[in-house]
Amino acid sequence: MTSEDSEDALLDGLVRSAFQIMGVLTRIGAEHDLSLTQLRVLGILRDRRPRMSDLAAFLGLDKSTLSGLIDRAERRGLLARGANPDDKRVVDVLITDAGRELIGKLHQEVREALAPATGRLDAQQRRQLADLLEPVLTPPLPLTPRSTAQR
Amino acid sequence: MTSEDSEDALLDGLVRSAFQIMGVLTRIGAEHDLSLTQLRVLGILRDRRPRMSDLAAFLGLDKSTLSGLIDRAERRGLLARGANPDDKRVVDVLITDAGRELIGKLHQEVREALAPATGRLDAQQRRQLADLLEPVLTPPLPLTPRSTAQR
DNA sequence: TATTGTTATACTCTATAACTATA
DNA sequence: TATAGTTATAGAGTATAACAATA
Repeated sequence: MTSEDSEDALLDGLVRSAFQIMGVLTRIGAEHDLSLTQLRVLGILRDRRPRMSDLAAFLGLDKSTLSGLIDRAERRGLLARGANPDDKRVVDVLITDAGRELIGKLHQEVREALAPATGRLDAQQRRQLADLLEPVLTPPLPLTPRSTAQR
Repeated sequence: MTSEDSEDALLDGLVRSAFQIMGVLTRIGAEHDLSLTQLRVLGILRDRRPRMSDLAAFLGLDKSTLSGLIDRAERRGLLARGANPDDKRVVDVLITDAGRELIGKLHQEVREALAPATGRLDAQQRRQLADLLEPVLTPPLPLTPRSTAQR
């Protein structure tokens, strides 16, 4: 059945590309002593200030795991814990200037590392690929969920 | 510049889809006490019998890391170490029947878990997406490199 | 001497369980 | 009571360095 074939071919391509992308992110992160998860957290924090529990849920991690992760990154000055004015139990996570600078640099390195691969498509094909990917993607963590205030 | 824009949009989509796919693989692996890397190894071993060093290099892992990984999977009976007739230093890695059965089941689970996402495209779009992905992908480990004998 | 793989060691990532503080 | 987060603990994943066997 051609519908199943297309499903399998796509699955294979998505999985292979995922491992390829993860390999690049892991390597570049490691060159700066950042785990894949820490790299991801910094990327998320660029335009968000989530609470610990929301961030843990989005990452699919236990809250205790996130505590340690945030500890280590905070010790390095890449991010900080902040009080939440509405609920004293809550801890917000925010990026520091140093963290922002680092993730900006790494983003550029990732772009350069993947340029040979993405460059095998022309601009129109890249746009088409991005467009086809869009419906497949899970929505990201909402931007600055604090300002949407609904808790 | 529109060429840079398409590059950035594609990068974002690829990275997001990578995390999404990895999340699914990690979750389904964990439900069967398999790490992401072990899942990947079983997938690779389905139609290959690589030596330790080639497998480590392909995975981007140190050989010592792979030793431990293979140890744990071997203890569970999912794969085995085999002698290499051409070079007594070399250890080949091969999947067992139990490992093959397990990875087959997980493959099916992954397919089902991602069906809602990939199903948001019709068959033609899925084929198109897979085709556009192809040039971006790194070549996989060669099939049964032992039979291609060139060492 | 160089290569292949294993072992010893150490640190990070991860989850579970028990705990504290706040709601 | 329930929720948010931390800490203690333990296992897996990872790399580095030292090692044994083979080439």
